[in-house]
Amino acid sequence: MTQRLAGAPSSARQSTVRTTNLALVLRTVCAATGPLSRADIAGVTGMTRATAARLADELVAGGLLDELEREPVPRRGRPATPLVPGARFTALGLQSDAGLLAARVVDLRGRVVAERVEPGDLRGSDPAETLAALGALTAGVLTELPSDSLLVGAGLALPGVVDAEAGVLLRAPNLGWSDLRPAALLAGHLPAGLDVVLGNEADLAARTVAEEAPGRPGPHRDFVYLSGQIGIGGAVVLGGRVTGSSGWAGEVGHVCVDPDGPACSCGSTGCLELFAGRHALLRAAGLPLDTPAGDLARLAAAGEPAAVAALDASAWALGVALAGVVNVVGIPTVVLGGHLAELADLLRPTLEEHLAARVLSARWRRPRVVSVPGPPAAGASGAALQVLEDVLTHPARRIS
Amino acid sequence: MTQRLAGAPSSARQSTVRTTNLALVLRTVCAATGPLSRADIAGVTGMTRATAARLADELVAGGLLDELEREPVPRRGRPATPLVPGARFTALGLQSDAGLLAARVVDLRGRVVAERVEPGDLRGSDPAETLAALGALTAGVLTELPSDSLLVGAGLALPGVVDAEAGVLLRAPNLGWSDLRPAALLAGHLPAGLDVVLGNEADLAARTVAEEAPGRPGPHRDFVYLSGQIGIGGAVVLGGRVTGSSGWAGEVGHVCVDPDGPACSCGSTGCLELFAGRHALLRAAGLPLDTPAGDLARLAAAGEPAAVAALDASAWALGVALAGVVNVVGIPTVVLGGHLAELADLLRPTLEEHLAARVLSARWRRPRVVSVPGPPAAGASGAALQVLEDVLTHPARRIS
DNA sequence: GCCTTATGTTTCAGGGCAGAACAAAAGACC
DNA sequence: GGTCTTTTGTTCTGCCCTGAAACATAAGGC
Repeated sequence: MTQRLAGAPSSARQSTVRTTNLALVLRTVCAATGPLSRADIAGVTGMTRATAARLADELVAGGLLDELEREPVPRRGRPATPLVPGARFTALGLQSDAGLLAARVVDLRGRVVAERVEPGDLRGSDPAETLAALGALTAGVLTELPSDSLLVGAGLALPGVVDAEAGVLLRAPNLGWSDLRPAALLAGHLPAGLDVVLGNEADLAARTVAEEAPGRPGPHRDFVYLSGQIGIGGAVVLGGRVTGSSGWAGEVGHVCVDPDGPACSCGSTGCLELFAGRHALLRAAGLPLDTPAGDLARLAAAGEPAAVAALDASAWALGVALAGVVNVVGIPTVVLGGHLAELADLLRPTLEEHLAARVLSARWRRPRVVSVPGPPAAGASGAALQVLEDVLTHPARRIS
Repeated sequence: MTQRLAGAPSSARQSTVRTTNLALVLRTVCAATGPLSRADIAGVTGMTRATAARLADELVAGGLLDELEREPVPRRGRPATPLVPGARFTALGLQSDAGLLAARVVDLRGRVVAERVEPGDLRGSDPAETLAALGALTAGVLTELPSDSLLVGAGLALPGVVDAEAGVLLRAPNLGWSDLRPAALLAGHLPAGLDVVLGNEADLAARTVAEEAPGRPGPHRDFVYLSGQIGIGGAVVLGGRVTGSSGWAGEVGHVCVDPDGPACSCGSTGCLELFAGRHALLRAAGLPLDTPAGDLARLAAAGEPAAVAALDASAWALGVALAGVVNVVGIPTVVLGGHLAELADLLRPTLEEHLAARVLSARWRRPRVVSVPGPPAAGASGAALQVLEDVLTHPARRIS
């Protein structure tokens, strides 16, 4: 007797076709930079106009797509009805970082509906207290939502190792938190029934680069992302998707750059973070630890020797660590985020030089270092995008 | 006017359902460790017996499944007809390594139908000459095939950076080859119309660990694979699939272990290969470069100081490099292949200790080092598996 | 005012699966 | 040995969803 396995892929039936095509229509509209007509959808997906129109009608009825007013176009033929992603569907993105708390609501069109970001030094803070403050922030944000908004879920970006499936934050070195369940601590402060999924801050920030709005690809599809906060997190994005064992991956900050180097709080030696983390950089430059990255950039650009030396040391360390990553995953594009984005122009020449020397395939695909402006608290946006992903993948579930 | 994009996902139709379910039935039979009846397939996939039987009939008619003789079972009810993957469908796996040439034909059941492996020192050899020899080897293997065999394609495993899409070997340091099109050099020696796809040797060897037969998952689904040849290649396997930019990835051998270390031929310094590559190991142990790995293992096990020191140094270097990889991809299982597999028992204690110290999430998911026996020239088997993958994914194309 | 053009809608046929009934092939039990 | 039970495999009918084509709609061009 053979048992049906839990995770086994199940067979396709007629309804699967409808489900798949509903998702395809929705994703097509979301991926477009402007409104699409029913006929456009048919053209892009290869469906007949009849099919595309019927599916679009269902999505409109369910609020997953919105019909805009017809705009007069100087063209023959019946004017098209523009379709855009439904504005009612929204998700809450939260971030609790060493330097800030953020709550942001994003809709299916990728617009920020409401947000609050509160800077503050949260290193060594009490998790219950901090998450209560985040809950209060959230409560404020939620009052700003239009009454017809449909909040589909919430995501929380955390700077550390996360077991996303179990909902446990295992270790966030720079917050000083470990082994706790943030959803439980937030629960009392959020609307009942609102699920909170966890994610690594760098993973989620990388998502905002790969996806500039829900379902809409960003400028880069394959890249190594580096999130410079107090620590350094990272993510590998392949084909627009963050890869790696979700929540456990991306600890680029603890890649060893110099095995004979100084001891790191993680237990290893010579970690990248000790050379290119924000505090390490500022300490090497002889600046106060709360100096903004922009100030360091200006000093280095002006030729201040300690600042220049600090940036050189960090570019060297980034070169060693990133060359290893690029050699292993084979993706020559590096995207810098966080404080490293602000230093990107100064780091790039030295960093690209180190990468060219250490990456085996550099002669054929030269490693490039780019920076993406990104919103403050990108992790919060990424968390919202992650939650909305479920709507894009399973629109049929949202239709009565 | 919106254009239909080339790579855009197309819409599902009725025939998609059939195509999908055909693939599901075939994959279900391939994934099973023993024969399945039509009723078993229905049970596993969730289809009705009627549907499962009809699809299975089509696959049997197309030769993708074989019906075995009914075996008497001591059980009530009508006896089942056992179904197994079709033996007619085969693929050719080739490997040209610094130490051997191999040609192997594998069928859909995962059995080796015919093979020839020829050791030899091919460092610095002439590509045309060597590939001609591989062609001759292949011709011999192909004569051993049953006359009803259907060879669906060929794959070639190469120890270096490969552009699989373009069919170009960019650089194979240990062969001394670069910038050539192996398929063109092989073409005259293979049956006309047989396509040859390229792949990185470590990627393909890793596939044999992830997939013990076409479509049948191996013992590990998520792991970092290390292929110890003269150089060291690697692959990251996630959910049973080799990830990374195909052919460009997996150069673990050139991850920097000591930036102040010796210069590597790749242009970098302190690469892992300089500590744990086969030649580096033997040189450090004071042994001839053609000493088998097993001899080194015996010497070290017997306590010979130079051998012990060489293994310690390589375990240290592997620890530094692999800790970086594990920190980035978040997969705590390391599988050793090639000469490293033979040394695995000696390397494991030290290596696991280094990993535990340097991997951030080690406290929650302790890194494990395992070895898998694997066939000689695993790359050839992996290449064949890769080619057969297409049959599993698109069985409908093989049915008239 | 009529033709052209493009969008959106209606109608009908066909492919493929689910469900149920049926046929087949064996063991269990008296 | 005959009948019941059990399991496998097959046949038949209805339903769902898409494709194709005809039709309706709403504009501009001449």
